[in-house]
Parts: sequence; structure tokens; C-alpha cells
Amino acid sequence: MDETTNPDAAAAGGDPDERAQAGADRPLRRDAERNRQRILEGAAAAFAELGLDVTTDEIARRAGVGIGTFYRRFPTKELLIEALFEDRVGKLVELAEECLRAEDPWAGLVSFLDQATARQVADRGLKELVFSTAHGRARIAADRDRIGPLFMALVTRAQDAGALRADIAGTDLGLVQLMLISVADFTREEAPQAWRRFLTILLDGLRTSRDAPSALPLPPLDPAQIARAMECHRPHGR
Amino acid sequence: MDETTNPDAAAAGGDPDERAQAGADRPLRRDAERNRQRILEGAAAAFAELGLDVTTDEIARRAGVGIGTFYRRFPTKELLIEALFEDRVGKLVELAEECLRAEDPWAGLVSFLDQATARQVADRGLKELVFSTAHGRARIAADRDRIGPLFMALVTRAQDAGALRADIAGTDLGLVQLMLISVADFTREEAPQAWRRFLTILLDGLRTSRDAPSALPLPPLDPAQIARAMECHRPHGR
DNA sequence: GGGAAGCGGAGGTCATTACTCCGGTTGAGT
DNA sequence: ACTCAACCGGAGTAATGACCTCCGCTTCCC
Repeated sequence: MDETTNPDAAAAGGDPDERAQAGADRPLRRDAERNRQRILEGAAAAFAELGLDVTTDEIARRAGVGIGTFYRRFPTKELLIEALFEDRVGKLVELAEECLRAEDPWAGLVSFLDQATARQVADRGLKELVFSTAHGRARIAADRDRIGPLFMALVTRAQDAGALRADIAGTDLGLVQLMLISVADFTREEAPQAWRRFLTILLDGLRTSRDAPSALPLPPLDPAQIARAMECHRPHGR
Repeated sequence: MDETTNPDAAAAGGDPDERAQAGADRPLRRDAERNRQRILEGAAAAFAELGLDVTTDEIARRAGVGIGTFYRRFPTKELLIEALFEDRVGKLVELAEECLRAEDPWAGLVSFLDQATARQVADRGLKELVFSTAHGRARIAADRDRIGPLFMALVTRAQDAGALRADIAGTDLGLVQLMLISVADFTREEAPQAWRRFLTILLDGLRTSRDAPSALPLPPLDPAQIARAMECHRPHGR
């Protein structure tokens, strides 16, 4: 169980088959390895679309394998989540660091908000990992903790440049993303990009000053779209 | 069953007891009427706090009555929802009409956003009724449909006055509220008023122009508060 | 004081979800 | 080719939770 999910574990003990260490892959039978990949792919799609609460049956169904196979590869759903999102959250941290190095501090901040939100809109599971400590107790939690200081750095850098209003704190950045993701959750079916309208509006509110409003990147929803969004909107939950 | 929930029904049929029509109240035994009130009160609190998905058991528990009693008064949870929220949604419509009559169009718009959001933040059930057609098929749905045109009127009036940027549509108003409520849901335990920060920021983004940022009505959350909010945050659902 | 209306809550039913078990199958080494 | 351990699939289990019914006892009203 451990060796299928944690590549480092096998190397430690007295492994009878030394070739296992030489090759990068586990000594996993071909069909088993193929199914493992299928599960990873199916789970990634399922988590992105439905969130971390998808049933194991749904994941197995999407992967095209039996439930028994699923549980042999990942004894716990939690282990699968760790395996899948270990780097995804880390990538968000990297994005923040990268945007912190942008020449224009304001542009860096905007770029971060835009891309970080886009990723979480595209991946419900990622959003849930970022905004709740319910899952991901291991490495994911560590990455999550690295985000806070980076928020603060992005904010103060943009403030020092005189672009961002002075009364904003690092913690506001996360809440801004939360707001945008909520809009995206609501309008997903009708206008998946609608959240960008509100990012633009929010940014106009976050600037120290401006004359005219920035151009909105896409048209508003019409009432019929709102009505349809309300139809298939589960207040909270799937 | 009907006569306990629908006051009009009893008057129609050949009711043997004519006094039932004379008095405003149903010929309901005193303890029964008392329990009915308790259920209404308990349910109002439960819906406000936990949303429309609260279990009937929880409602009965808060009301201090048995489940049997609950079901005798309200054969269906849906009937209870109708009875409770019939006017609440209507009150939102009235609020919009009232704000439409404000001397200053911009102030009217701001006032509406502020109060409408505050009511939905204070009452999860109300928010769910407004943003989803899952519940409330009768009179509530009718009231919900009256809101759209009023949004449009509020917007165009503020735009004609030159205060609101021209590229906003009526439908944006609902989504702005949705964003603010999402923040409130997240920060509820730590800083119940935090959403007002973002209302101010959004309004600064919605103005046609401004020089300096408006003062934010309360301080930002600190990282520890965010962390605690993440702890007790159920990604979606209770 | 009598009887209808009402009370409470144990428990039935049904749906959902994480997870197990085992008879049959497949792949890898000889 | 042959063998057997590893693997596969999915019916089945156990736990949970939600809605709602039923019925023996209580309370009110006349």
C-alpha cells in the first residue's frame, strides 16, 4: 500500500529485488500500473469538476476500473488526494513567488489574482483544499501555510509602488479570490468567464485612484442566463 | 392538514363550525396553536442559521416539540418554508422599490446593496431562496421574479445620474450580493461584518470615477482569523 | 367526566458512502 | 507452455442520516 503511493518508502527497507531501485518505476504489473494511471486521471477530472466530496464509486467509474481496484491502489481517498494535489497547491505558491518578481508590482498583483483564481475556478478540488483545512493534513497543509506571507508581500509591494490602496491587508487577497470563485460557481454553466467582469470591477476599487472605469472583458449576463443558473444551482454542495 | 397551513382553505368547504370564519384564527386547541408558533420560531432560527437543508429533527428540537407534532402541523417541510418566507422575499422587493425612490440614485443603490446583503447574510435560508429555484415554487417564486426588473431600474437610474459606471447591467447586482454573502459565509465566526469591507471596495469600483479610496468600515482580518475560518469552513454544505 | 384532539418519540424505510471479500482472470518468469 | 502470485471486478456490508409513520399516553374543551 505504501509503496504504491509513496515512491520513497520502498527504497528504505530490505527490498529483495534491487532492480526496483534502479528503475524509476515500481515493480508493478503492467495492468496494475495502467489502472493506477487511469485512476489518477479519472480522479483528477472528478475532483476538478465535482469537488473533493465525489464518491469513490464515481472516481472508479470515470477511471473505468472496479472499486476493488481503486481501493487496492489507494487504501484511502485521503491518500489519493495527497498524491494528486501535492504539487497543485505548491504550484500556486510558485505562482505567487513569480508574480512577486514582476517588474511592475501592480501588474504582478493583478496577474496573480487572475491566474490563481482561474486555476481554482477550473478545479473545484483545488479551491476546497485552499480554503478549508478539512483535507490535506500533510505536505499540502505546509504549502497552504506558505501562501499567507506571500499575500502580504504582494500587497505591500504594490502599496509601496503607490498603485494599491493603503488600507488593504494580505488577508484580503484570499477573500477576493473567494468572492470571484463564488461567482464562477454560480455562472459556470452559462458564462464560465463571468467572474472576470468582477475581477476588473474589484481591481478598479483596489487602485489608489483612477479616472474612468477600466473596460470590462465581457458582456453582462442577461436575465434568462441568471434564471438558468438558478435552476441548476445547488445552494451549497453538489 | 390544509386548514392548519392554508388559512383560505377552511372557508371554502362546508365547514360545520361557522365561528371558524368569524374569528381570525383557526379553531386550533390552545396547546396546538402554541406549538405551531414554537415551530415557526424554531424553524426561523434554524433556517437562518443552518440554511434550508436543516433536518426536520433539528427544527423540532429547537422548537421544543416532538417530531410527530411537527409533521401534524406541517405535513411537508416545503409548506413550512412557504409559510415562513412568503413575506421575507416580498420584503426584499419592497426594499428595492423603496431604494428606487431615494432622492439620490447612487445612495439608493448603495442602500439597497447594503441592506439586501445584510438580510441575506443574517438569514441563510433567505439567501438560498433568492439564489436557487430549488425551493419555493409558489408565491415565493413570483416575488423572486419581480426582483430582476427592479435591479435594472436601480442600475439605470444610478447611471442616468452619472454616478454608476455605464457598463453595468441589472444582473450584476445579484452577483455582487452573491460575492459578499460568500465572504460573510466564510468569515461569519471570526468577523461577521467583514463583508462590508468588500462592499466598500466594490462600490469604489462601480463608481464612474473617484480620486481617493473610500474609508473601509472595519479593519482587515489577521492571518490567525483566516486560519480559524478555514478550520470550521465546510467547503459547501453544512 | 368523557372523548376528541393533540403529544412525543421509537422506529421503519430508503438513500448514500466508504470500504471488504472472494471467485475468476491475467501477466511474468521459467 | 505452464504456473501461480498478483490483480481484477463488483456484489455485498456496515454505518450514517434524513424523512416520515404509528401508536400509546396526555391534555384540553364542553
